[in-house]
Amino acid sequence: MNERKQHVLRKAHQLFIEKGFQATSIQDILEYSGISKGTFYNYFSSKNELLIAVCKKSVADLEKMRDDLLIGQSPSDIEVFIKQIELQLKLNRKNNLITLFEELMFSDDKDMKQFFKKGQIKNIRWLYQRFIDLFGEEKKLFLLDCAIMFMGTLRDNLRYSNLAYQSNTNIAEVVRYTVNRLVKIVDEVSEANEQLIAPETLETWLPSKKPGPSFKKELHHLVASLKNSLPGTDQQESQTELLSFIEEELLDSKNPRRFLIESTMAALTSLGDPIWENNLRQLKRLIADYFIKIEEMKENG
Amino acid sequence: MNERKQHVLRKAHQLFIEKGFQATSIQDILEYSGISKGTFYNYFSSKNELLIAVCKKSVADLEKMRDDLLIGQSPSDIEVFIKQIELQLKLNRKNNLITLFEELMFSDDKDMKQFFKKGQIKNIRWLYQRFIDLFGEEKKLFLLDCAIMFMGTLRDNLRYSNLAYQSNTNIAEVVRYTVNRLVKIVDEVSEANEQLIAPETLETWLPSKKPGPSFKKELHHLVASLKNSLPGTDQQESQTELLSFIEEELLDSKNPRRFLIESTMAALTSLGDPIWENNLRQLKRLIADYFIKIEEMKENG
DNA sequence: TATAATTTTATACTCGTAGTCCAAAAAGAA
DNA sequence: TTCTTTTTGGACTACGAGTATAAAATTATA
Repeated sequence: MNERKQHVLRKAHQLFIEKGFQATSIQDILEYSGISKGTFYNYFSSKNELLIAVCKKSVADLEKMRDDLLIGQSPSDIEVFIKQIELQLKLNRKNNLITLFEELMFSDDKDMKQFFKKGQIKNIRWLYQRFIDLFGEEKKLFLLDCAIMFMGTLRDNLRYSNLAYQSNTNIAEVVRYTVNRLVKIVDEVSEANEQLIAPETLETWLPSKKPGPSFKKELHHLVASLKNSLPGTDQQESQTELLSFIEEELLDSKNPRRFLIESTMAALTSLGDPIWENNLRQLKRLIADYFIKIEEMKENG
Repeated sequence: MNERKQHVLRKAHQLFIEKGFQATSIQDILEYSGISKGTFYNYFSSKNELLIAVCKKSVADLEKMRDDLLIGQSPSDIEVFIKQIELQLKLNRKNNLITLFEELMFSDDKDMKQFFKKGQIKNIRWLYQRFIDLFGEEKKLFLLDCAIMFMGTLRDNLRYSNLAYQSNTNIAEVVRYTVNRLVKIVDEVSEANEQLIAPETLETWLPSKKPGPSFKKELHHLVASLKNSLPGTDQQESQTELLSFIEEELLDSKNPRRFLIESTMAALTSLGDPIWENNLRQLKRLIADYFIKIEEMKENG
């Protein structure tokens, strides 16, 4: 995204924070960011799209900062989790994200609603996965419910604390209180063995970026062919290992490390055998396709 | 409100349910309800005001039905509470109240926002008072927090159940699940002795409809005068009792029963004494004013 | 540097909707 | 009947989103 467009984005965001989305007219944005109408519609196809862009940017920043807090920390440390939540709330407040998001939710625009929904669900999924870190795989069955309830209570606790204490609301206190409830609820609900929504549902809400069965099949087939076409040389073992590693990294890792896979591919030597060469080319193409798809998904959803 | 105006209200509500508020134009409403523009603006000063009227009506109906469920039942019976919640959710769904309310929340219109806020808080207060019925005065300190959290979890549990199970969501199941969490949380939170927002805050959010100190003073003064001007007859005692009853009912009861007070007033006989008569007239006026004020408050807020 | 391609500007224009105004018609009441 | 109130319907205003476009400015290229 070019610098000028980003400048417009920032200026518009400022206006949205000050006046709200609806109350900000295109004209306001043009004047405030010093561009012409033509340019505006060159950058964004509509006012709604601009709002989505603003939200996307804020969310991306927020997710990055929040995930950075985990670096070098134990994922099961609840204090780290609390820090992450506090950060989110503070950024939300700063960027008026909540209000903007809510304007997304209740417009007639399909795209906006869609985007909002996806954002919510991504948030829930993040909570769910963090809860697995915090409370253990064995509680898994109940953790989607807990994520949903945590979200709801946190939002309302914060909202009404704001109402009660105005701008003096102590975010840390609200988070602490809500997290205290959470840990009890997690125990209680798994004790009672009650489930409302099965965690697998997440998959249907937000199809995973993991490759589908056809990808798995093709990958496995290619790797097997390559292994078979290896000559009985001393290279055989190392090449087999490399191939196995690539397959594993692609299938079993949550976020396959691209640089690793590509350097591993480079280590697969040329053998002169046409079958080997052909399979190798196909494997390369398959992997490239895979990463293209991943990138697309990241951008669109 | 005249019949024709109500007809417009109903028709508009139907359109709002079908297409949403924003997407329904004034023109749509005019055609669908068969009135002219002039008449419309004669009834409602704006589209927003119409929406508020629609919501007000729905909320009033809902509150009435919900409170009727308590008649002849024990307020501490949690099954009755569950029935009340289920009823609310079903009516919400039928009338698309949630969506309409949310359109209220995120408009630029001050009045709409105000109305929405008040509705939310009234709901929380109702929950809070029901929780006192259910869990006892001794838990009071924590019950506002619990009301807020209950609201949040219920809303989100329902929302995501709808997402997961489409239209097949079993409202009863969601309510049961959420109430089960509630009773545990109430115990847990009072055990831990943690409070986020003090229940007194409710008073500042939604000033009570109880009469102010000046009303109390005037009432007490009039009653005392009346008692004093009573002649020493055998009627004296019963008349004094009647007067005391009226004063108590007005001051100490949460919702003074109008019919009771009025029939009691009627039982206060005419004595011929001008001071007595004068005071009696003033008392009548005071009581009438009181009920007028109550009615006004019910309508406006 | 000259020329071609592109991006940007400024402005006029369309379109749709909320809300106002008002004179004439219709309906009700005296 | 006559006076009053309500209703009608259409013209009109205001405003904001989005389109169209020709001219100007900028950037790339030969």
